[in-house]
This record gives sequence, structure tokens and C-alpha cells, in this order.
Amino acid sequence: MPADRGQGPTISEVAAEAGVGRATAARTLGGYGYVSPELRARVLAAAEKLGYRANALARSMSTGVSHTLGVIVADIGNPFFAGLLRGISDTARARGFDVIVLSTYENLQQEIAATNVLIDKRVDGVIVSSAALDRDQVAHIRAAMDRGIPVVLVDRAVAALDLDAVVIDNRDAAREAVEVLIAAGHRRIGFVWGPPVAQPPSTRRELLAAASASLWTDGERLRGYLDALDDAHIPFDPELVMAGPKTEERVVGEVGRMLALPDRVTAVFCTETDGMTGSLRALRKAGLSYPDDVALIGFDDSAWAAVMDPPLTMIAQPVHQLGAKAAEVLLDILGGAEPARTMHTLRSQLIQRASVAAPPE
Amino acid sequence: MPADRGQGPTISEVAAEAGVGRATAARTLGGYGYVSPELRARVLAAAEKLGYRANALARSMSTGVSHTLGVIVADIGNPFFAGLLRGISDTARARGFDVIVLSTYENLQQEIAATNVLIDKRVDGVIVSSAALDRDQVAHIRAAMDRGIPVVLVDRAVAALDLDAVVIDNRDAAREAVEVLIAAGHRRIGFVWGPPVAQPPSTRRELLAAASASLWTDGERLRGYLDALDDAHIPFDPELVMAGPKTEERVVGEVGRMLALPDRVTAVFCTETDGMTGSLRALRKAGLSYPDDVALIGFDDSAWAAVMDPPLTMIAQPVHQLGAKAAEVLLDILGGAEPARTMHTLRSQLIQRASVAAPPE
DNA sequence: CTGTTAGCGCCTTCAA
DNA sequence: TTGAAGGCGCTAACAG
Repeated sequence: MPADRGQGPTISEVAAEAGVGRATAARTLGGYGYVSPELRARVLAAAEKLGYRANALARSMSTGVSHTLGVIVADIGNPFFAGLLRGISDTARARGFDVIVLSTYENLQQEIAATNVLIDKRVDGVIVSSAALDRDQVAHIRAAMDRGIPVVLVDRAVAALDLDAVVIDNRDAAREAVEVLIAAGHRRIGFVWGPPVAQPPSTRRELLAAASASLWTDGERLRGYLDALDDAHIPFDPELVMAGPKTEERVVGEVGRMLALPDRVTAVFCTETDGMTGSLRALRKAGLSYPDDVALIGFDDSAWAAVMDPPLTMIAQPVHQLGAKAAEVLLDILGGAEPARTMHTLRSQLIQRASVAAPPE
Repeated sequence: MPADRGQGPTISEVAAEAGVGRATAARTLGGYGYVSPELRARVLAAAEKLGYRANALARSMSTGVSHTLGVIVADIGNPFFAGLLRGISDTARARGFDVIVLSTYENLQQEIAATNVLIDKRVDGVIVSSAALDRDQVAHIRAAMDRGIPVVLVDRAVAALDLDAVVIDNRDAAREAVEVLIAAGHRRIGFVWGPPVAQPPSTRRELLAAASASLWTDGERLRGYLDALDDAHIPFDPELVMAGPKTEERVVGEVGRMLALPDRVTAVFCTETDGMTGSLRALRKAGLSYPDDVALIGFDDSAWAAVMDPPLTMIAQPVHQLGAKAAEVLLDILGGAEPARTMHTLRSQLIQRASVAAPPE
């Protein structure tokens, strides 16, 4: 007999207080089955008086459903995911579902742990932006699926997983940005990339290989960059892409390097927010300014980007919509819909401001 | 009999597979009581083979504890809270607790709903940055406490609640910032404030009243502003404080107004991130620049603030530490410690960069 | 050391 | 329409 932990009144106590059987109390409180108006009123009054709240755990145990969605995001500290989450929450709440959020901070071990937490807590479905790269890194997601828990991918598709994925047109978005740069006259375009590759790719082939071994989004963005270059017949130069652990410090160093090249970069395209802040610092350090010395375009718009002087040209992702769509897809599956197992692609938007000009000279 | 929902194997199935009684299986899988090495191995093997995962719901039901902390933040989209959350997660995880996060988006109704979700899911304890202003807005928190669920406040203390609260020195932080402005020679210092007051306070008394009816943090920051003014014998001018719904748009308008005053503002102190971006836009609109025309200091440092040109002087809050401390306090209470019911105050830090100079002339 | 047994709070047949 | 009884998966006394 566990010590009194004040769990609050149970349905039996409410039934006793109302002078009815527990089943009757359960029916009115659970909102199912028939109960006469009078008894219903008595039960409601008793519940009110006692401050009754249903034990969701007990309820889930007997019904097998929790009306709860589990969400695993890669980094809740990233405004992108925070926005995504809001889209998910809004949609889930509107349909009567609670949301449990877990952040992995881009760490696969934490993602596995998070998945297990969600399985253990018996959520009805899962939305995940996974850090998994290949076949041997998706066992945890498979485990959830095997248990009959529907999973929807968001932001990042995973090739090894044949699931619904709600994403944006990363490749097109990147291509469009680079095309804008090219149209302005640039040919030496730096690419601040994400993946922590083992060693810097020195050929196009190695780069492509690295792309395939990276997060889907990263791969797509790289392909978009290459697409634009190819279309304009601009030769690819491995010196102009930064890969490797993308801390702001490293970005500063790498962009600095590209800026110091004999045939230096005249434009920089950043695939992440911290790529942009790092690039800005590198510019300042080199005594250069934008857009005249160097043109700049980055991913993920924000209030800050708009108030920079000059304001930054950025790619805005429809974050709220992305989350909302992911929730909808999952909720539909929970509602009985057959999973489409396809990619749902949303359009991003290039917001042209004032960080792109023609190259110097 | 609910349809097969593939909940995964139960302890009984594992026991059967291993050829032992369920209690034995439960003991080894639950990690309690004595089990002989041989049987233990057999059970473990069977569990492994079947892919057994304990049902956390069932476990919580019989033990009465969930090893889960519930966290209610005001706005997960605010990097401040995202950082806080990381501090909480890191600490909780280290002590074997899961964390459930709910965001209220500054809406009291959602906060109440969130609290109920946590009560219903039987979390062991709750950390909340509440939007509650006064006595009649804390019933939901009281309800949790009445059920024996320990609650710790974070970021915002609530006068009507006698609970442990982990906060920063908002008043001192604001005073220090304004003192820096005064030391630089400013006497016309604009204050971009938060609370959505009914009507703009036109006297010091009204302002103080508004402060008492606002979020604790907002009240403290206002008092700090006033402290600094008083110490320097600078008369308070209601025209220099902006209150009311703090959208970026409104900030632009209000700061614009302060900039257009005959005896215009020469410095602006912002209590929130969007206050700063709004002020920056207002400056640009007025054709003014910082730090020469107007000095600027804001709350909540970020990578962007550091790369602005010139870089912004900001107040950095120890977000991770704030979250970690809140989690520690709560976990200690869960561990049996007596709640101190006091304020745990952490120090913020004013990071001086280059947005403050002497006033023009 | 191991197995049996009785709940945790709720939902859900099944009779009455 | 209502109440009694059994079960969800697990823990925890209790015998053996």
C-alpha cells in the first residue's frame, strides 16, 4: 500500500458521493453510454464538489489510446523547430490531442531514448525530425512502427524509411538562391554547408558522396547549389564549400579562408542561421562589407535578418504550415486513413532584401 | 476487448517465454527484488528476443510515480525559454527523469489546460513560468499543489503563490542598464515595456500600479528603470515609456513617437527581444542611427545582437543555469527535501558592446 | 529465491 | 437505464 500521495478523488469516490454505481459515474464522466439526466446531474455535482479529474493513465490503460502525439525535434533551441512545433500543437489541440515534445539536440542516442520514452508512454503517434542517416540508424523508428505506432517524418526525409514526410523544397530553394546570386553577376559563390564530414571533400564526386551520407536536407541543399552552378556552366570549386562541424567559430574561419583566396568569393550562401551570423563576423573581420564587397543569402528568415543594415535576403520556410501539415497527416492516419508514404512538399519563399548586389569591379 | 493494437509484449509473455513466473520476470525487468542469475539471464534473453519494453503507464499506475517532470513555458518560440528548457532537460535526464513540455503562448487558458494535462498524466512535479497575475488566476496551480504535486516557478515569481521560484535579478539588471546609459550622459531614456495595460499610464503612480498588476518580471524591470532615474535625479516622463501590447509593429510606432518628440529620446532601453528589433526599425525609419543619434540596450542576448553593426550592448540571462536550477530544486523536493518556498536569484550579465555612446551635441 | 495473489483507476461487456 | 464483475500491465505483499 503506497503512502498517501494525494492522487485526487477516483471515480469510485465520486460514485459514492453521488450515491450511484461506479459504472454510472464512469459513463457520465467518461462521456459515453446512457445515463439519466438526474443521475448525470448528481454525478457531475459530486465530481465538481470533489474536484475530480480523470486519471489519463488509467484511461489509456483500458482504452489503449492516449490522445497524445509525441514529437521529437532535432533542436528545440532552433527557432525553426520552435515554429514547427507551434504548428503541430495548434493542429493537435484543435483535434483534441495533447502533444509531448522531446528534443534530441541532434544526437542520435537521445533520439533513440526519446523514441523509447514515447513508446513507453504509449503515445498514439509520433512526428519526428530525425538525425538518422542510413539503414542501421533507423531501428528505433522501426521499433515504434512495429508496435503499430504511426510515424510521420517532418523537415527531414529519411531514405531508409518508407514513411510520409512533410518537407520543403530544399533543393529548389537552394537553387533559386544561387541563381539570384548568379543573375547578379557572381561566379565565385561560397557555400556554407552543414554536415560534419570526416574529411573535406576535394572533388565533386566526394562531395556528392558526402551529400548522400548526410541529412536529407543538407544533401538537397547541396544539390540545389550544384544545379544552379551547372545550369550557368560555372565550374565547381571545392575550395568554396565549407563542410564539417558547423559551429559559428568554424564558419568564421572557413568563410575567412574563402575571403582570403586569391580569386576570392564574392558571394556567400548559408544553409543555416548560424552560418549567416558566422559569415557576417568573418566579413567584418576581413574588413569587408555587404552587399558591395560580398553578396549574402541565408536560410531561415527572422526578425533580426530584417533589421540588419542592410537587411538580409533570406529564404523563409513555412514553419507553422510545415508543423500543421505533419500533424494533419498523422492525425488522419490515426483517424483511419491509409498512410500515403509519400513526400508532402511545401514551398519556401526567397525574401529579397538588400544583401545582394553585383560583384565588385 | 479492444482490437489488436500491437502494444508489444507484456511481462507475462516474457515470463512464459522464459518459463518463469511473472513476478520473477517483473523483478528482473523492473530491477527490484532478488532473482537468481540464471533465471535473470533467461528472462533478459526472452525480453530481448520479444523486444519487450515496459509499459510506463501500467508502471506508474501501480507505483504512483511517473519519473516525469512537467514543464509549462510561456512561449517555446522564445529563445529564452528554449534555453531554459535545455537546462531543465539536461538536469532531469541526468537524474533519470523524463520531461514533458507544454507551451501556453502567454495565454492563461492554455496554461490552465496545460496544468490539467500534467495533472491527468500524473507527472511527479511541475515547473512553470506562469502568466498568472493575481490571486484569482492561480487556481489551477493551487489545484496541482492540492493534489500533492510539487510546483516550482521559473523566470517569473507570482506574488499570490508561496512557492520556490528560480529567477534572475530583473530589477538590478534593468537598473544597471539604465545606469550605463545615464553614465554616458543620457537623460531622455525611452523604455520599451511589455505589459498590455488597459490605458497608457500618464503618471508615475499609475505606472507603478500597472507594474504591480503585471508579470513579475515586467514589474521588476520597470522598478529598476525608475530606480536608476531616481538615483540620478532625472524626472520621470510618462511620454518615454511604451506600454501596451508589445507587437513589433507597435514598438515601431511608439519608439517613432518618442523619437519625434520636441525633446526627443537619446537612448532606448528594451525589455524584450522584439522590443529591440522594433526599435531598430523605428530608428531606421526616422533616419537615425546608433549609437551616435540614439543609444541602445536590450534584454536577452543572441548571436544576432553580436553581429549587428555596431554590435548591440545586451543583458544576457543565464538561461541554461536558470533551467538547471529550477529542475534541481524540484528534483530535490521530489527526493524528500522540504520546499524552501523562497526566491532563488541568479545573476544576469550586461554585455557591453558598441550600441551606447554619449548623446548628440 | 520464486510463484501466487491482490490491487492501481478506468472502461466495458453482461445481466438485471 | 443501471450496477456488478472482469481485465488493461505492472508492482508489491505474501506465502512457499
